[in-house]
Amino acid sequence: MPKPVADRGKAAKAAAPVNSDTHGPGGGRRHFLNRTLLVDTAISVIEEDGPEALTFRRLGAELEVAPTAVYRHFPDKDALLRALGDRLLEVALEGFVPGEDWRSTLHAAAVTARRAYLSHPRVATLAVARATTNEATFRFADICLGALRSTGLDTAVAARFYLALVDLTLGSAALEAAFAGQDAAVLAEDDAAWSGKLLEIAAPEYPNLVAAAPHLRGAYRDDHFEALLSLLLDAVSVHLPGSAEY
Amino acid sequence: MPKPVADRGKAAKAAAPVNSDTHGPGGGRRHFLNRTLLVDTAISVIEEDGPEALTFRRLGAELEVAPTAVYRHFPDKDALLRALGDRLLEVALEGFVPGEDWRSTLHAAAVTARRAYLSHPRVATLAVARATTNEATFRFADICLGALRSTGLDTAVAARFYLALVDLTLGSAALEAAFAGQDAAVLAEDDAAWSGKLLEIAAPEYPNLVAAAPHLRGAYRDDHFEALLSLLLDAVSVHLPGSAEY
DNA sequence: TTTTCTTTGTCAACACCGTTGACAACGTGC
DNA sequence: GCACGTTGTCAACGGTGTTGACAAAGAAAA
Repeated sequence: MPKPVADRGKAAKAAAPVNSDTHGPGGGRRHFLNRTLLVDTAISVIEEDGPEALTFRRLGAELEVAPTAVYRHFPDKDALLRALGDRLLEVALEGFVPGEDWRSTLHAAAVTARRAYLSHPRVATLAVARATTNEATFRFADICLGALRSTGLDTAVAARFYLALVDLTLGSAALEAAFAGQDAAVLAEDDAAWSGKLLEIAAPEYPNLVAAAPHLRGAYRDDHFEALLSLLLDAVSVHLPGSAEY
Repeated sequence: MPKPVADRGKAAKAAAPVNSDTHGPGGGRRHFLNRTLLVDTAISVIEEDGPEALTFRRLGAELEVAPTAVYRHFPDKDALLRALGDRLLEVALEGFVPGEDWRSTLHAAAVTARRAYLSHPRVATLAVARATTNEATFRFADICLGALRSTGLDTAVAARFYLALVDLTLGSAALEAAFAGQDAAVLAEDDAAWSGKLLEIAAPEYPNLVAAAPHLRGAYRDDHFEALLSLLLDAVSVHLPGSAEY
């Protein structure tokens, strides 16, 4: 389970000013905070109480630290948010090893990235909205491009397929995360609205929707992501130097 | 050009209290605001100055109205945001007519939806993060599902393909919108970072990335969306009742 | 050791945000 | 004429990101 760290000072007493006595005399008050600790704490806050709960004051309370201490490690909140997205990919790629052939490598990379985002849907929703220029993204790109080029594929074509793969993977993950990241109450209400009988009454002018409604709600999203991914990988096969062009 | 309306009171004097004299004696002060006017103004604000510029105070100033007047039409800001996303699809589908066969209909629907989101990238970035249960979504779904079912395809299979189509279209649009919605300054900086020579120095451990970098930046995203879409539509063809299964 | 400097956390304050509740003006129906 | 609901106004509240001056802990230099 990905449950990040962030254990120190879990139950902070609201925003009570830090009593200098409570922090051990020889204790490591100095150099206590760092980027990863802040990021992991932020992630756990979002996952617990939603994106709107992530504030500097909350973050400070969680770590028993003055809210503004965060500014020593991130210039502003946007930078913190971007770091969250980066971290998601980072932990996902931590134990990643390429497969034996290009196809299994690409498949594993896509599935890994997808899982990374879906494991923290509410963080992902925030993160996808910002472009990333970070180490993890570079590594991910290099792995995928390497697999594609190892087939003898022209670099330009490989680049095109890589972009398609990213679109497919991150795009569908973003959509699904947005959906999964909602409050349970909203989710249940939504489910009721789409569940057939109700829809039939509410929107009789959409017969096809009404007919297909039951199939839309119970669908296993993972399955049809796999299907789309296979489609793309098949398309790569066809373009391989060895095979007929079309 | 999609430039929405919102012309009344363009140059608002900061947040100066509304002088009751400035509003024509017989003028239509009452019943002046309405949902669509607010939504269109909100969209133009976001497109001009970014999502963070959309505040009730700004919205009020733009329309020469007290900020809290908005609350007479939307219960809270989240509702306003959701309305923005709905409106995007709504205007896109306004003039939409299905094509002659199922394939051209699906193609047109996907391209139309994509264009709708990309025409207002910064709004789309906000909107995709909220689930939509609105009229426009229903209509879009019904059109696509109708086209799929008209081929004789089983309803369950049609539903699967529809979900795949949505994933592909909205997902890639969301990603691209997130990218396009950034400040020009950030965009230029990003471009520099990925432009090959710089990358080569910064990240020598990623040879495949360095080799492919030039092809990644200049890529026409529309083109490879079309390619992905064709892939999906081809897959639909294969599953048609008339053709051999595999 | 003493002195100086940089780093890192603290604190009070700022402007702005979404939101609320009481109030006023208008148009409608009795 | 008069009550009434609708719609816009205004002042105020608590919470937010952010700033700048300050203090303490170590590192570096004397």
